[in-house]
Amino acid sequence: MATDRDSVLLAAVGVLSRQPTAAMDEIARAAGISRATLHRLFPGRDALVREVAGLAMRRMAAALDAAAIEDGDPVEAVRRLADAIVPRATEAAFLTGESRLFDDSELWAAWEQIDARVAALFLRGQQSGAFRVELPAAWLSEAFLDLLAGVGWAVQEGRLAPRAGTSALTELFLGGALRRDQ
Amino acid sequence: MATDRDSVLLAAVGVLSRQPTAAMDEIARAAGISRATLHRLFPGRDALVREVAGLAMRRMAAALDAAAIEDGDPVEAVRRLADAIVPRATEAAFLTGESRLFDDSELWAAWEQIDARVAALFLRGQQSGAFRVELPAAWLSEAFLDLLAGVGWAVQEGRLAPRAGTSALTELFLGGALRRDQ
DNA sequence: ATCCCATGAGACGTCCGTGTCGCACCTGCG
DNA sequence: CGCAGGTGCGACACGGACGTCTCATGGGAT
Repeated sequence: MATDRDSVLLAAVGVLSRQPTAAMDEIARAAGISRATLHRLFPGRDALVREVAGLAMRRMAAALDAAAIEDGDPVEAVRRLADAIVPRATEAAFLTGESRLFDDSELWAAWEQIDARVAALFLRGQQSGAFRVELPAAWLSEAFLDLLAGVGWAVQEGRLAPRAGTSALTELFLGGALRRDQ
Repeated sequence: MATDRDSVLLAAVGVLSRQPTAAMDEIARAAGISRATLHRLFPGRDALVREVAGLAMRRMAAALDAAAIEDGDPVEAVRRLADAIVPRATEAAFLTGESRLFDDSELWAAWEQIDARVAALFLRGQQSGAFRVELPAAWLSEAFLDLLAGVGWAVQEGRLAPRAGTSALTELFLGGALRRDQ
């Protein structure tokens, strides 16, 4: 069943987000299967990594959908987005570390679409007056996704409690490091 | 003279920050020397990468020194830090992408010291009431360095103008995405 | 002009990861 | 009980990158 492939892909995300150069051997062990079976499921390493990337993109896009980032108050939309996407921080860390994947035009387009949707949210917020206009929406989007990847790394290395990820991302990104009431 | 080694190391930072798996061949070409000379200068790939990391750490630490982050008003210290360290964003991007280097205890300690100094700055700012206390100083430090790496990537890919890096980092990190005056 | 020496070019062996195959096992089913 | 399908294990060949070596070249110093 397809669950097999997906569970292998999820295990691979975990390994590859930490070690982008991990060998098929390590990925197979992390997935609890043998190297032979891994090759039976996927034609080769490239195909595996590209499928991992595809799944990661779909899961991130699904988080954008679930958060309905195109609707309602932009600030609330960002909060919903953070809630929905922090559980996908590992995927973001993987994609950030596997930047050479973006030679593939299909994957590049998928990433571009995610980035564009997030940027559109920030642009909408700038037009509504909620977000600062000094910072380009494209940079806000990139910074948000970079911080998301940072959350993924920090959680994996145990430097950040998983439950703390959402507030760490939301509070820093929206409010910054400065106290506002002084 | 030592300048040779350093100029090669700087060229290597540029390549490896984009392509952490770049071959000796590509690094040599980027440095304008042959693969043979590259091997004459450095015992091997591991040694080269570790020296690149060492130089990157020293340059980042020098930026902390130059900004005198241990002195004066914490907010001003962060602004000085951003000014001084954005020119080292490529190094930060390299170190972020080469996380497996941190198995080496010496490099790990050097990174830990940089991280600790930045975290101490934020802790100092929290104690003085300038920075928000809801966000752990360790996370502020990590997020700051993640955003710095993000600036490095964005500049290299041409998505962010080099001169815009400092304000992009400072404004987002200190003030967040929200407008403060409404 | 001569010598020295660093460099570039190319060839070579080695290692590691990949991809494929054959075989044994085991589990579920008829 | 026998069988079929899936899985693990080990062996193999292949390829690419690494590391080393030799040799020719060219620029600089004496």
